[in-house]
Amino acid sequence: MSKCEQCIVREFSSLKALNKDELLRMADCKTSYIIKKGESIFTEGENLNGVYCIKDGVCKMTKLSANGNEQIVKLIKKGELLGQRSMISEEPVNLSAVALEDMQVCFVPKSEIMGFFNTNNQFSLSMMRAVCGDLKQADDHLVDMAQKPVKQRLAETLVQLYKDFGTDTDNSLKIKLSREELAGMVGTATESCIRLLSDLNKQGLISLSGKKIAIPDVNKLSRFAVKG
Amino acid sequence: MSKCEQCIVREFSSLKALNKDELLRMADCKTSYIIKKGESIFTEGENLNGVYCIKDGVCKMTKLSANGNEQIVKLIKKGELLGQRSMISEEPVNLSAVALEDMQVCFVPKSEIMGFFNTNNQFSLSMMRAVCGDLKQADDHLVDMAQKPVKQRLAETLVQLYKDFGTDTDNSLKIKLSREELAGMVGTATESCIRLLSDLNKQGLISLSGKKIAIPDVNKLSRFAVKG
DNA sequence: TTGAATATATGATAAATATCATACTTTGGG
DNA sequence: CCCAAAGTATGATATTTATCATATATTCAA
Repeated sequence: MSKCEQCIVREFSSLKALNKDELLRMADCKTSYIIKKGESIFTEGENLNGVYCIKDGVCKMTKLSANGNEQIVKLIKKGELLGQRSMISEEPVNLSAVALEDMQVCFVPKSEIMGFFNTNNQFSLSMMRAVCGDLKQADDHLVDMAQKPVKQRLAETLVQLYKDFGTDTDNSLKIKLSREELAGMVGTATESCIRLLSDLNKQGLISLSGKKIAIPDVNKLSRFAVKG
Repeated sequence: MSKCEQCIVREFSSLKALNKDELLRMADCKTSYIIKKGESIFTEGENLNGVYCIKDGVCKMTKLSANGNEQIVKLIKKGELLGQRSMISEEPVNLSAVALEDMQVCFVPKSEIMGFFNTNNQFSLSMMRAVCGDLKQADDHLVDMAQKPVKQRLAETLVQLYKDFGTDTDNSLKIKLSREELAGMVGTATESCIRLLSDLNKQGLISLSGKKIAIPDVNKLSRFAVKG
């Protein structure tokens, strides 16, 4: 059983507010899992009773729409927590989580986390701030979805992927998504997504080679995302 | 200076978790305002330093998109709090609030609320739950925006207005929105909104008389909103 | 009360996006 | 290594949605 003290999740999540004692208690009751690429961590409607700490890898948070399309609401990467919303609300999760790469995660039961809420105000405030940050992001994202044409949403998504995940040595986006998944993030048909990628390529805003996507000038792409 | 103990906001918001002593302290430092229909409570980018309690009336929470369109993200009505997200995040508000009717609101400074966080765990948990509820709503809303065609989004919006605000004696939606505002909620052009209302009318899913909108069978309209 | 301003409605048309068809490319398992 | 399956690409077309034009209705202030 590894300790939680050095875990990367402490660097980036509310868990940074926990003290040594609390970390030891958490280490004691956590369960570690390996999730293979493509496997599901949990599914929309499921009851969770705890949170997942993402030690390594990336997953997509998705929701199936009535027409059978999978909308990717956001990506969660190492260092982040998963399932807080559901745990705090005491409701089933409203999104599914599926690994985009092999992942290492730890599950921490609700009882433990809720205990920290009562004894560590800094922790509960930090968690509250995290949820508030998610809410701001969601509202802003919603306005983009409602108001921006697909091509600008695609550009915006690419900029975000660049900022969140960076690039490989060959200058292409590090995060590997299929065209279908990218379309799922943008909220469009796969063919439309492919076509518009091709457009952006012709405009010189991105550069495609195979399924790799490189962004020669993020600021330029970002300006396009805002003003078209 | 009126007391907070009997205020309707206590019935519907996290403030229900405050005890008599805390309420007295709050009554002491709050400021009451009357906001006329059409007036702004705060504007995107502004710093708030507190929350507003909505004693009466309804306001729209909007965000201006890059193309100059006003997206209405949600409506807030009496009994609810306004500005929690911004206060907790210690960031400027990301949405503007504009009164749709004459309103009565109270402003409670941040220092007071944050103080309650430290002394009343039930209160902070309740506030956290409220934000989590908003987050779930926002994510679900986002998926609708990305995946549903305009006509279904319009139907969904009408169902929501029916459920949240009910009907007048003549069976029409109690909340009064212009076609332009309705279009702003749905995320479409005003003319498209008008046309699709007319369509829904012809299909018998709603009934229009002047600018009044009645819903003869909510379940039917709701089914249409889901499956088209 | 009246008329200008604003809101609502609808037609014509253009633009954006989805869908269907098909070809090409890459990938991974045998 | 090969080939079937999956993913990517692109054309043709249909559908959805926005835009522009104009007509009608409503509102509100002088």
